[in-house]
Amino acid sequence: MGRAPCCEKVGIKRGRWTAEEDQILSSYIQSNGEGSWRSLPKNAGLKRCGKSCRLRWVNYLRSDLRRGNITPEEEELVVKMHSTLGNRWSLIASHLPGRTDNEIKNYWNSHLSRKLYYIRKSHDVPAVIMNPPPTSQEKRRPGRTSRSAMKPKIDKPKIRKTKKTSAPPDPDANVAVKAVVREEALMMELSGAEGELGPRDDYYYGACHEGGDCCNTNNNNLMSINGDDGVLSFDDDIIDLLLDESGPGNVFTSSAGDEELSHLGDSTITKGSSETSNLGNLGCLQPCLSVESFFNYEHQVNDEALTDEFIDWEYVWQEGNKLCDEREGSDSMVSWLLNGDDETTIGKSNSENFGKPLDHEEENALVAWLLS
DNA sequence: AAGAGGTTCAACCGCACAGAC
DNA sequence: CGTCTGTGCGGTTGAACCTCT
Repeated sequence: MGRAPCCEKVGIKRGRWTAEEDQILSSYIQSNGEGSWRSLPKNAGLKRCGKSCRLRWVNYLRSDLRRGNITPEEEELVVKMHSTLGNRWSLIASHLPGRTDNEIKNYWNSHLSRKLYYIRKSHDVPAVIMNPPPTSQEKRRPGRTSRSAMKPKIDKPKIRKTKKTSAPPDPDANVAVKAVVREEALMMELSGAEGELGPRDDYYYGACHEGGDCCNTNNNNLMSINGDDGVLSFDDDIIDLLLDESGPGNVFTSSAGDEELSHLGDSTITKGSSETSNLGNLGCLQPCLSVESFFNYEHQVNDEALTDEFIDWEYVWQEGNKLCDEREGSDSMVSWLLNGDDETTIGKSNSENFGKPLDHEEENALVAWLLS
């Protein structure tokens, strides 16, 4: 038994809103306030579904909306927040004044995920985005993209996520999460998870460390820091990718600390040295250098595709260093973030919190931390 | 200039949650 | 406690628009 539809389908207008409808809706809400969406269309004299009215108001008609392009600062924040919150668009949007969840979601899907595709492509990682857009250098493939072609390629069962616990990202959806795997790698290391997980090879290199093909055979070996919600997930082919660049001994020196490190991709970061850096202990350093290596590679291989007019990857890298620096505080947000993980991945001392989604206060604290 | 192919974004859909009853 | 209703969220769709040949 499915639940009753939110409104009568017959006699309901769909599709684009007209200026007249907008005017009616705006006037009604201005005089009656928001809410009671179900009865609103009838009361306002609109032949629209209540949900449609709400959506139109929230995403378009509200006076506090900020129109125009996403700014680099906003994009940076989206990337940053997505790395820890996952596809929690409404939560992310709530911290971007004047932006809607729909807008952020669209922006992520149309802009940011593509950039990640290029990153993967530049490293010859098996593609996870179907029908990636061609680069300007590539010839277009013949054949118009049909609507049906835009439907999911895999007939996977639809797994609904529970509120505040996003489903484990499917290979496609997880692309977005991979964008910020560098921060996740840092957090993972900061959590001291290696000790609980056993040798790094077991969870970093995984089964597909050597061949690469096996990345395709098991897309389920994602590791989630935040329980089952798909947030802070690890995708092992990205992890492989990171670590392939940073094998044993592939340690950089950093005599000047963050300042030098900020020169991402230039020669101030020296690979191949066994010296430790002044950033902290090696446990902190290793994932950092993995991340760093990844980005060096990225910049070398595909500069034209990664000119990244918006994402400030250098900033992300710097943030990673900050996380390293913050390791000293064992009660830091980072360790707190990890409280919700699965028993197999995180220290037993936190086991009472395993799998627990963040509550509203925790989310706000996390956001505050991200914004700090 | 025309048309095919690609991209963007507004809108829709279905589900989950919370609260009322 | 179970059911119903209202609401919000995330995923998906498709028309409009843009770009390229």
